[in-house]
Amino acid sequence: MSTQALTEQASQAVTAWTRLLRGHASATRALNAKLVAEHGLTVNDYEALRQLSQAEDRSMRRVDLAAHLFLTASGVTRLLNGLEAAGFVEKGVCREDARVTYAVLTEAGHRKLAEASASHVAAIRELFEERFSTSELAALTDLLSRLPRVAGADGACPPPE
Amino acid sequence: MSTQALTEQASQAVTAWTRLLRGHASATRALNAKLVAEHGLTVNDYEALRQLSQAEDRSMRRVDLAAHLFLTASGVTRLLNGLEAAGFVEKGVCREDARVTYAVLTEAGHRKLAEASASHVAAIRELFEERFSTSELAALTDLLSRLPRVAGADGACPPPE
DNA sequence: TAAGATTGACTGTTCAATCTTA
DNA sequence: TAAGATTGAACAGTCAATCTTA
Repeated sequence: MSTQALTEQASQAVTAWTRLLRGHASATRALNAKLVAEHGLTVNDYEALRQLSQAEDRSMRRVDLAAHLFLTASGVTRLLNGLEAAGFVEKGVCREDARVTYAVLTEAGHRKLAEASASHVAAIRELFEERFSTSELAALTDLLSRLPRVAGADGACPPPE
Repeated sequence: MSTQALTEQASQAVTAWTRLLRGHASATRALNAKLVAEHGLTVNDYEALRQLSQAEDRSMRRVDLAAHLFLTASGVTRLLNGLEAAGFVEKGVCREDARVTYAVLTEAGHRKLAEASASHVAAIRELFEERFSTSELAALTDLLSRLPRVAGADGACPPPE
């Protein structure tokens, strides 16, 4: 590969990165504003509820939830503080390891997620389907999936609470 | 299109969106930590310097810089407060419209950007080229570029300062 | 020693209000 | 009236320190 090609490749990586920054910023700004206005949830609140709703027993170890959301341990404590105060999430204990605390989606949390999903999913679809065909969506998803993911399996532990 | 296909398309859009969230979070976390540790600049500091360095006269109206970075007016004031305190950016006045303030890259700011770019660009290349071929980088860039961009032309005004 | 969770102090950012100029 | 910039109050998240349990 020539020096010229190397330079092009370098600026290509930088261009991809800045597009990722801008694309994330614009999409997050738009989707978050609507979600907060209509349902009082931030995008991260919503993602936390969604992760929990898809997990077994609708619960996850707090440390695993942090990893999935790319938050620090303290970040997840503070995010969950808000969701617990609203009654959407509860704490659960782990009978095998007293260090572990679970985040458990409540019935109210599940209802809130369903309620918010109607308009939030519509907003996501509008934003993405307006710009991408079905095959392009698949390509975009595939490419983005190659960026670093959560490491390691989630800690197992018998049903909490 | 069948209901099933519609559902698939819907979840495809949602999947693309969550991958964008995760991909951004993981890449930003890694690149930001390194940039802060090595050069004392956040990713947004760096992007502000880079935008200014590429602008005509190495200067932009603050309001245009805000739009490019997807920050609010107050967000950009505070970001620039830090860069001004460090001597990397200066204020410039607009002789035709006294409401407008420019952000002007200083020589020190230009040197700082060049200095930080060496390792930062290398880190970006490492992260992206490890995962994507040249054509995949181009495809990713193209797809991300379709998400909402900055609106309107940047305000012109004779050279500031 | 280390893992998980929380807390206090701090940073970065937003929103609402204000000021100046157009 | 509106555009651009700044400021005070508030919020979301980080980091470093601490506590409990393994």
